Amino acid sequence: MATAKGERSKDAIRRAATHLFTSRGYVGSTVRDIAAEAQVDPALVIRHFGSKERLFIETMQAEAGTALDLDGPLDSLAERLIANILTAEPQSRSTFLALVRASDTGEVGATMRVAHEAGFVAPLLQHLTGEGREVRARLAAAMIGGLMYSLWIAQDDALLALPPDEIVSAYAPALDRLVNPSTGRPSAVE
Amino acid sequence: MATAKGERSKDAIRRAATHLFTSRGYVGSTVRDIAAEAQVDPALVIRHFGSKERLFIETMQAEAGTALDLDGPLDSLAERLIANILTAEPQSRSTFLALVRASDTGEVGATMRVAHEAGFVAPLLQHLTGEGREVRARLAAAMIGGLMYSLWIAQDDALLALPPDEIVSAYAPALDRLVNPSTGRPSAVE
DNA sequence: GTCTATACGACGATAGAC
DNA sequence: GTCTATCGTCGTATAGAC
Repeated sequence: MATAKGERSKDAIRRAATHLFTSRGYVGSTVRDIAAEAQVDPALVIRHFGSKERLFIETMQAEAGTALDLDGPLDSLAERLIANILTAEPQSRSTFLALVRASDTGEVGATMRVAHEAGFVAPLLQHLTGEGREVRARLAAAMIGGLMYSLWIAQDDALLALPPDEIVSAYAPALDRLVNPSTGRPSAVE
Repeated sequence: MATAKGERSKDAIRRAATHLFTSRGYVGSTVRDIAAEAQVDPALVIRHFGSKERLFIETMQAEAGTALDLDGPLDSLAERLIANILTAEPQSRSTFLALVRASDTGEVGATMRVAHEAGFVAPLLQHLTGEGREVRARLAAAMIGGLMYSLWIAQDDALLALPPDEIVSAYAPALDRLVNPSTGRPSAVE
């Protein structure tokens, strides 16, 4: 284990960076704070990761790695998709927020775009069929993005106070028009 | 005109701040840059506006002041709402982006929440009727937010390359389920 | 090969002279 | 009302100790 010590420092930095970036955001977390929490010299952070931005991208990519699992009946896909957001882990929420807010910093925007494509658009594209499935998948991803925007960025208090079921039953019929456009009313989601 | 010179400086700072904040964002615009463009001393910027953050909030509030005008037949409200986003002024787009990205800085988040409520939720609440109109208005605002998110933040290239008409005709039926939930299919928007 | 010490330029903000 | 000087902190680079 020639690099055991170095790797241990790197891991400690990664852990501290993940914690601080998700809880205080990119601008709110300083290299010195991260180094202090990892019990390491501030210069080591730059030495190991090149820059604060690269450390941010590396840790956020690791956090945003898991794509949606949409397997199951197409009839209830809209409901499951919405429930996924409403019951999302605080960590996923914080990662999304940190990426969005830093998306005008260097290459962070490109990273976020890839995460959106791989995490939302691609899984939807894989399940949707029929006419205009590509546009419908991308607009369905937009609807999910809109839910995250309203709940997590705009923090619509009236929506946040609602039981998840009510949001699902109100939003799913609209989303279902993109997921199952050919199904006549009444459909499975209402 | 005792304060003529001071007001002229303040206006010049406001103009420069609006230009820089919308084109380079909050973190990307320095007090020194703003002062240089306004041809005043950097210390004057803080002296007149208290802090960079307060200058940001004041200028962004002025830019985000105009709410949506949704007057017209309810049948085509969804279409007009979407078209509003697709043909939005670059200035509106940049203001939205700057506010979202700085929404974890001090009181900016609260400012953005008020702008969302006044600019999107309130106009929708005013026009929607029927059962669950409050929740439906807020979720319709979420759908609009999702469109802005996908086009402007995630920058979905496939959507951006599409003619506006195609996005309207694909997204409007879904949005219409929140705006006109009781209308049977086929409706005016398809 | 790891790490520490130190330093540099730019940042937001302040105090006080004019 | 305006400017000069300066403060503490930021991200980052490098020289050199272990």
